[in-house]
Amino acid sequence: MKGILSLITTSGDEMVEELNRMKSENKKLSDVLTIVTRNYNDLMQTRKRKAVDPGYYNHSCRYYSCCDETSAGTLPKMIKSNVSRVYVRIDPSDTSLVVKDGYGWRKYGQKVTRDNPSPRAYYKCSFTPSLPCQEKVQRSLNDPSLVVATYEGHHHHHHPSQANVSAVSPPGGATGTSTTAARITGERRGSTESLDFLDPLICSKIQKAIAATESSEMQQFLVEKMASSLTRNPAFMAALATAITGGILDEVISEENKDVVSNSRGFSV
DNA sequence: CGCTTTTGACCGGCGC
DNA sequence: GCGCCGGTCAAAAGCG
Repeated sequence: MKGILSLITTSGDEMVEELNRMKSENKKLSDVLTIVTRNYNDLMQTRKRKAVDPGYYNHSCRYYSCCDETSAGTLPKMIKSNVSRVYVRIDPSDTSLVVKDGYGWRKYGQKVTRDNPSPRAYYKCSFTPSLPCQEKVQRSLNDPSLVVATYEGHHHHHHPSQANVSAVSPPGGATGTSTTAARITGERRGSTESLDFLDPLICSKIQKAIAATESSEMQQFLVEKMASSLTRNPAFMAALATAITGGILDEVISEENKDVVSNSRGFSV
């Protein structure tokens, strides 16, 4: 279904349109997610250049257990293994592109990228400039009140991997200063594991499992796994946010899956 | 004075 | 080979 691809790759409006169509066709949530997952993998196969952006893979050892050697070996060589993404709510009128996470960052560049009218700022660690740790900050395409901070390197990875921690503690035990930071990753409380949808084997197993069961518990489990992995894609997250804001999913997602919805909505805290 | 920010130039990867 | 694009460099300016 080509249209589903637009849920991931294009604007929120298109996603709303597509979801409306699927809703009118009385498609089940499992069907929707199966299709989205399949096309998400197709997307990753075809968008070679975009895939160079670590964010599209977002292999975060800090938040997700997906950095094993096996999967890393199948990915393009430029993919960095330690990448995490943090979404921070800011004042929409604030154009500083600064994420107050308690660390010292030195800005070394700013660039306007093609996919987003707002500039992207590049930071290196000001304490240990020689270490390969860096931060990229860019305003969210769909939500001007959100900025996306992408961390690369090993700087922060000793921090505990706790879900829904809004502020991180800097090295040396100083207190983090970000009181507005809001984690919007797809984690569920108490669970940091997720499946790698880039792995065809895992994807295949999930789809078979969906086909094999209509159990609400199983569906909830699978849906959570999908949400966790899919929400690592910023384009998908942006489109999903738009759709959810419009209430499209309310009638699609059953009562048992409210956890997933709240996860997806959690980023707007 | 030292550090940070700004910003245009430059570089390298990738697609055509 | 060429052009596009994201990422980085580095000189100048800003700031405490």
